[in-house]
Amino acid sequence: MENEVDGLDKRKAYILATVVYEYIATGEPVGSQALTQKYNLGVSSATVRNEMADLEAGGYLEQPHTSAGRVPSDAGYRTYVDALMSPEELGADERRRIRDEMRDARAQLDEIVEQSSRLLGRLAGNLAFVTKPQSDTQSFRYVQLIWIAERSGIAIIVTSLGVASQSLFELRNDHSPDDLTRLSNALNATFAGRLLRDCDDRSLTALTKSCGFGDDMAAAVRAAFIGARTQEQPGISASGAQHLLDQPEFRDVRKLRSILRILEEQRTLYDLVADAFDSTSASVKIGHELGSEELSDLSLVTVPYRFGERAVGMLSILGPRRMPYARLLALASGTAETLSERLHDVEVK
Amino acid sequence: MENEVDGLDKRKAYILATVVYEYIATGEPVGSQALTQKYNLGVSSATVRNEMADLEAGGYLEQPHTSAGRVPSDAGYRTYVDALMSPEELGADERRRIRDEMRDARAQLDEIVEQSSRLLGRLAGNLAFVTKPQSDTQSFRYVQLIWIAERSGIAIIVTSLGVASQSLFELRNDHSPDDLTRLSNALNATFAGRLLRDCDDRSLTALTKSCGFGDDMAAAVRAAFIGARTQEQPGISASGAQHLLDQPEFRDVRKLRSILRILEEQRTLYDLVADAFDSTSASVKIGHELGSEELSDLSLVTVPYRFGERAVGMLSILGPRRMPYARLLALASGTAETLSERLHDVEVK
DNA sequence: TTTAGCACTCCGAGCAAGCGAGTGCGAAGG
DNA sequence: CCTTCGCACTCGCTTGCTCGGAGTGCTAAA
Repeated sequence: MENEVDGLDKRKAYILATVVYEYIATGEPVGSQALTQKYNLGVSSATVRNEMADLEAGGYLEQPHTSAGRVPSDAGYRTYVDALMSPEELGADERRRIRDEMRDARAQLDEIVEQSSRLLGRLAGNLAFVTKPQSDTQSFRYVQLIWIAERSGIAIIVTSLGVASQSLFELRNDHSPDDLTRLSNALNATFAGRLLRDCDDRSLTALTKSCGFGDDMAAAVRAAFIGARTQEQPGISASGAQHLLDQPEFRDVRKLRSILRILEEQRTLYDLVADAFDSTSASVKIGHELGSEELSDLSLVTVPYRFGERAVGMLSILGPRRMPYARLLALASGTAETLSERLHDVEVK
Repeated sequence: MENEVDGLDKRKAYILATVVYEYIATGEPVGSQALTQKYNLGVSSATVRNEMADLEAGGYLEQPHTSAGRVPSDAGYRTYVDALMSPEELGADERRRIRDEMRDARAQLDEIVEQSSRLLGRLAGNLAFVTKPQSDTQSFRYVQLIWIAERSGIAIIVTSLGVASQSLFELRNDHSPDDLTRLSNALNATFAGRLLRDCDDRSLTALTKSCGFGDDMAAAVRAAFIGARTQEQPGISASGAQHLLDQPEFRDVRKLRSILRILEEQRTLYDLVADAFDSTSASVKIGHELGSEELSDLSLVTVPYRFGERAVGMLSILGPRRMPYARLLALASGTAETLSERLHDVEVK
């Protein structure tokens, strides 16, 4: 029906939107009178009261206690985000400011990623974090096998984003520096440009052997590629935790402890954005949708960034459920865009 | 005089020590009665009162307000740490536990450093941070100049701790892969084993030119070494901020904000330990000695760790001034020792 | 020089009262 | 039939108050 949104008639939807909006703005439970006074609803507070009672029955609103105003529930926020709020765009000047600040970072992958998390944390006034590009979405550029002694060496692999990973290897038989150079050249000729994840063990082994090396060298080469692919963890840069202290919901210190702990366990932080990795567009998780009781009054906004066509990492904002979703989505997207552009500065061509 | 400590007679010194000890244990201002009841001082509370008044006049104790107990001042803690407290040693089982937990980290520099900061943060129940080895104290192991195109390449430098840094370079004239290999070999033969900071620009330039290269190549080589030497920042791994929330002194949220901000600005964190870098033994900074009003009710314990004979980095514990200094010094030293040992696992020989 | 006694100070916990914002419901009005 | 008005009621928060406890400094006696 034309005048229904998500099962709510137009007026209910509007009231819900206003309640969420007002609550996000003030942080205080919002009552019927306050609402009619501040917004021109065209109906009296009593009517609003009735509607609010309905919305509460429908699970969109909650009451902290009798005789308090209403507060949005997870479902209320969800509806707001999906259907009610009006999306925001960044102004041209804001875009420019983001771009300018990103220029401060040197052309090094880590620095660019860190700079964008700092920037986003500050602009969003919340905790922001950015995953480094997943290494298996990067493509292989060069490998160099360096001779150290007759039976040992170092393999260094450089990826398209200029990240090098090195691994030591030991061999059973003697080899000369020239042998290693020959193999390096062969590997480069065959695999350069491929995605790291497409440099499969089988082809690597086959090529190594066809250059006259044995199983030991093949294992070393495989290990080097695996090392480059699974580079420790994805790596996350986080920033802006101090802004959370300004939020009234963190006056309770226990909440903060959860956050700090999560911040230090990169694992958990990564799990939070992990399922967003599949989707190629922005995603919002609200309260219990985060899957943890500890985090149940937080929300997470996640936006992918790209290298070329491919989504390679995520920018996220973690803050109180009561966050300005439209604005933060716009900020995250804007930052993601700029980050994507800057990635080309570090590309190894 | 035999029975004077730091200008205090024996009894005053003992009372000061007891007050500090008790305050560290309880966190409550300590009064004369409580002290005589809990500790066997051999004198009455009235006497203790008089002595405390003297200690306050001497600047060792402070009173939060009239009719409250006494609390140590910076000077009081300082005297306690320097002259009064009895040093602690870790038990054999604790040492073993530390060693075991350090074994969980893979043999990668970053992981070992992170593991030790996590471990220390947890054991100390405070914020712990560890600087990565200063790269200019590491020695040079290998350089490899990789040919990409006639006029460009990548230089990869590997240090004794297995850290690789890469830098791209562009040349004015064509060169062959073989030329680059030849130069790599020459550099390795001459400089391998030297400290990075001893690979001076002049010698690098001279050697490069003696291999028949021009100014452009010499500049590229210098840049590569400078890049390895000044590797971004020293790099700091921090952990355990959540423990601070348990301390009563952080119920005030503003204190926390300072800490969180410092935590994110690696710069400030690094400045804190910077002057400890000169000293080769443990150092304690108390309250205002940290040089910042914001941090004036915190203390910092810093202990160096070594690679071979050389001090290459620092382990620090940041917490409330009211911290168990002797215990934390023991923990930090124990962890430093284990960290130093594990560094040999990542050494590139 | 140490101790006992005493008057005084001050913080903080605990309690009661009052206020204000908000609710739900029944009755009146368009 | 939906909306509005009026009203009684609820409940948390703030304010003000009291009171006890811990601690101090001072004076006088041992």
